[in-house]
Amino acid sequence: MKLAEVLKALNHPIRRDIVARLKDGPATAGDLAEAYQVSKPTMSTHFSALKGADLIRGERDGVTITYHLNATVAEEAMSALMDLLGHNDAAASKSSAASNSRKPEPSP
Amino acid sequence: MKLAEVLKALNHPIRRDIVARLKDGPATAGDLAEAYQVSKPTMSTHFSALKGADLIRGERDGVTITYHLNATVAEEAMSALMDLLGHNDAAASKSSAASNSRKPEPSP
DNA sequence: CCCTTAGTTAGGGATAGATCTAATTAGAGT
DNA sequence: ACTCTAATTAGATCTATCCCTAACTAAGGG
Repeated sequence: MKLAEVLKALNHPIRRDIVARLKDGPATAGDLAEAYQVSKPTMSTHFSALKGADLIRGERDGVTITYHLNATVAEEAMSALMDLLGHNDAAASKSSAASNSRKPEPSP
Repeated sequence: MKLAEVLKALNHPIRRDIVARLKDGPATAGDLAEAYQVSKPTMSTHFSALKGADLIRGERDGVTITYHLNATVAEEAMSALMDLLGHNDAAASKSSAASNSRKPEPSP
């Protein structure tokens, strides 16, 4: 899981809303597309961004594609964000927590 | 706390690293600026982005400014992200959790 | 007062992101 | 094969973000 990709993916209101919807269960690309006032190609790039972060996965069934949230990556993202934002009260960061040895990331 | 602002602020490696550093304790603007290969004005805009999200706060002491993480907003952001990304196993979302009644945010 | 140190503002150029229309692939029916 | 619907790719444009240099404000010394 790449935190940068996840944060980039979540950095758009439509994409956040897609994630929130998929949390309640899977949905087809078409159904999701109807919920927002943007063109279908635009929705396609939003799906790509979320797929790029591996936050969602799509399964083709005939002509329609059903997207569902990738719970594993969502969990990993939460852990990474906990690690980043502190949350240092009892029983906080889980297995992947001992990672932040304070070396600056390279700037893009 | 505005999730959009927080996510925008965290959507840059330098700003994430600043947050991670401040998690270990406060630091002056100058000390932080030395850690990255960017100009001081650039660092200033990064600080502004983090202040805009209220993730950090600066206190002027004479000529230097000491930044520290805003733990309250960090906590609120964690809650909001838990809410967004699921995390629906026992004892998950805290007080502010019952908020997501699935209405799409307006696109920008 | 002038100078030095710390940080911010202003303005500009480069890159990345969002969105559209038009054209294209993918799959199923008829 | 033709066609209809679902979704993606291509290309263009527009806006936002990043980063720089140069000029500015803020606060203390000599």
